[in-house]
Amino acid sequence: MNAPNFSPLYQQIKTLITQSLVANEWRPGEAIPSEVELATRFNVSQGTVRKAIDELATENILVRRQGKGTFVATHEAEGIKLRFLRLVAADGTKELLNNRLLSCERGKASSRVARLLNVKTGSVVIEVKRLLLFSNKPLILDHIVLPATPFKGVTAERIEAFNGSMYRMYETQLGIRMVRADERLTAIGADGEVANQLGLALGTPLLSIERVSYTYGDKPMEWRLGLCLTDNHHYMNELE
Amino acid sequence: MNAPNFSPLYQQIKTLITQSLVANEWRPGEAIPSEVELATRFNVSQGTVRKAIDELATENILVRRQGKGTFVATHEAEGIKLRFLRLVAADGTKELLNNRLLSCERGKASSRVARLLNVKTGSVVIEVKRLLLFSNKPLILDHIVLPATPFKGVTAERIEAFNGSMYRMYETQLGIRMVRADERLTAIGADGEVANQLGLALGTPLLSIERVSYTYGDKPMEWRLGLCLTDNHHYMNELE
DNA sequence: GAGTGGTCTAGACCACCAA
DNA sequence: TGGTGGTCTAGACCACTCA
Repeated sequence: MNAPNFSPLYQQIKTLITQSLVANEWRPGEAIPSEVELATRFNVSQGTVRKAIDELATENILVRRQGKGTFVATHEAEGIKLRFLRLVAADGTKELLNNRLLSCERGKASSRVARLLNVKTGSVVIEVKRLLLFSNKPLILDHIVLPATPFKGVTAERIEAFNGSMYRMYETQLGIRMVRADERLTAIGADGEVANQLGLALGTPLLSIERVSYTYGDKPMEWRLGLCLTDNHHYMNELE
Repeated sequence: MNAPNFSPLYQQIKTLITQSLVANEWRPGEAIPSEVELATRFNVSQGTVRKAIDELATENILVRRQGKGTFVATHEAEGIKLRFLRLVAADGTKELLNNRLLSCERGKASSRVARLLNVKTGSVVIEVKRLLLFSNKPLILDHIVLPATPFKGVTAERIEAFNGSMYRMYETQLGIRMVRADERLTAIGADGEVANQLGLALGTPLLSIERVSYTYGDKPMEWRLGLCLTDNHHYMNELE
């Protein structure tokens, strides 16, 4: 073994696998080598590789499929598509929302966004504004900010082509996969502009969801602010 | 082995351990038998017991401490006290809130609460109303509903004695431990009564948090509605 | 039937903790 | 020093998938 030392073997294996993911050695949706193959490659026993993969699987970074192999998780697959969406209808169902793009243009990072995305204040960003509709009625007003460099290819056309599924686009077009996100929720009253865009009275209570999404290695990549009407929907959370 | 069959051994072990927890064979905070002891008791290898305990530990039902043993998780311990509290100050810190009890009386279950608590509509419940204060200013208005039978001993005096830490009281006084909770969040405007109790203007946006808490075996035991001011606090959530 | 992940075992050694 | 959980191994067998 000539790998990073002084931590459990399976942790080192986990790090090595993560590095291969970062390097795009295996792309989202593809199978990674089998457990025995990785075991011989890293010169450890299968059980040790297994434990490393176990952890990556519970973190939703890899997906095991018995009899087939272990795959790089993706936002593409059915059933995982809405993994980060916690907003559900009153009856508990998650429905696909319609996407109406309002704008997609370059801008400069505000100090708050810059801090959260770990870039310099004022650096170039791509800003996307859109409306998500539920049965033709506005439900969410989204403001998305991306650092310009890694997201150079993001255009209105691309977003339309993916029907507003931003994470799927990041993955397939840019090879950037979001693995984790932090959300901060507050209740606010709709101001003039927001009330206008959502078609509401001034001061209507809205659920404000600020989200920072991270790719491998806890690198923040996307900032997002969603303002949601919660008359017929609610944010669902399970605590353990 | 004369235990439940047709599922992986470690799952059966997990079930057996859970049953012992339900039966209060080991109480919150106590150590359970060592892995080797359980292995001989159940006539399986230590690794199999280990895997069962692993899962119970990731579910926060048991807590491992190297060199000491495995313990029944508790809301008593420092650092775990606020496990279900997702409301943090703007700077990200969790602070203990002051508790002002408004009322504690018997009532009848509304149809919604009855459905969520899995009891009959109109059956006897205990209703607690309280105000949580942050630096002497009202922050949360709580309405808590408990089925009367298992929670017979809940009185205003008891609640005061535990300084408003309901889960600690359930555990130590009644042996009821909450292991999981579902929360539904919406944004609402303060109505007359709420505005009055929180000292706010009518229509002030509030974060509404409806929570159902479960004990072992997914049995719902507590319903709770919290109305929170989010001027200087927010609800923090981590998505994986 | 060959290859994959899933379970189970038995035993070794390490790291930590308490008396 | 003895007991606990934590890591690692090697090998067996099972369950599932696909050609």
